[in-house]
Amino acid sequence: MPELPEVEVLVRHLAPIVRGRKILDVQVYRAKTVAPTSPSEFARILRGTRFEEVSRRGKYLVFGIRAAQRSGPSALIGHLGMTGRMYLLDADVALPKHAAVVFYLGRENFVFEDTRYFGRLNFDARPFQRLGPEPLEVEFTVESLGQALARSTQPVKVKLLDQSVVAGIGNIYASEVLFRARVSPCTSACRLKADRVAHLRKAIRETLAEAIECGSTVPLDFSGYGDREGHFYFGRAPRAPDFYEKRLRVYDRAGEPCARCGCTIRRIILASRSTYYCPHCQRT
DNA sequence: CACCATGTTCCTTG
DNA sequence: CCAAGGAACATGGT
Repeated sequence: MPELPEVEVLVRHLAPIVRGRKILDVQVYRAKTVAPTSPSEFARILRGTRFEEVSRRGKYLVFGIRAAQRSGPSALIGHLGMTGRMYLLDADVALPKHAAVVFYLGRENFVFEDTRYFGRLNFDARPFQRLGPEPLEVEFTVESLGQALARSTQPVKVKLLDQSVVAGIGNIYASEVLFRARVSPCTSACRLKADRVAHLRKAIRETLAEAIECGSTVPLDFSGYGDREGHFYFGRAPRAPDFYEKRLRVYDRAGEPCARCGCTIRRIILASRSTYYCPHCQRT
């Protein structure tokens, strides 16, 4: 569940149901998930604390925690990797096969499930140092984006995936943003002129805001025990409402007609990641 | 068996 | 020091 819109929707979902809850016990099933803290230390630090506010930075989740008294970390930091999920589960329901960390809250468990174990849940805030601006905040200006892009000859799509340029865009929304901006994913970052950078910034903000809006207006099943229709980030589901179908315009649509011009959507590889675009609408 | 998958970090090379 | 490219991490779907 990895890009900024999905994380934002998850944060909004979790905040009201987790805030104020006391962690009675902690079980770490994957030591690597909580590294560099050891599982025993991780549990010792969190046992007896309460969750406070939940927020987000880029694709990272930030859980404020209030210890009983002693000093210690004030926040638990989570990253979903490629397949991470977080949700409350009734205590009498069996844990999923790939539960990485489970917090016992009483009648419910707070579960971090992660099939591929690329995700993290620890106290390590160092990754924040390398993050660029939040795309939906005022700090994300045409100037900051232009300066970041001007230093590279790489394809602009590759730079959108660089979290130090702007935080939160992943492989799906990189293609979606460029389609909206009508910019070719292959365009060298430093060759984009000021007006195109401004257009790109606008497309980034609109694409992400729209995705958050979409995820916020749909009943979601974060536990993943329902079918794919409950997970808006999968983009397309057979019997989903129309806006599910229309949400992703080019991602995973190779061979399909472009919604704007009818030209066939292409798939290419950039920096060893699949990239989708309309060769007619995105010529430069 | 082959290839693909929402991400980040580390290592090498220039 | 930096930029760029690729492997590694790990599991499952097709």
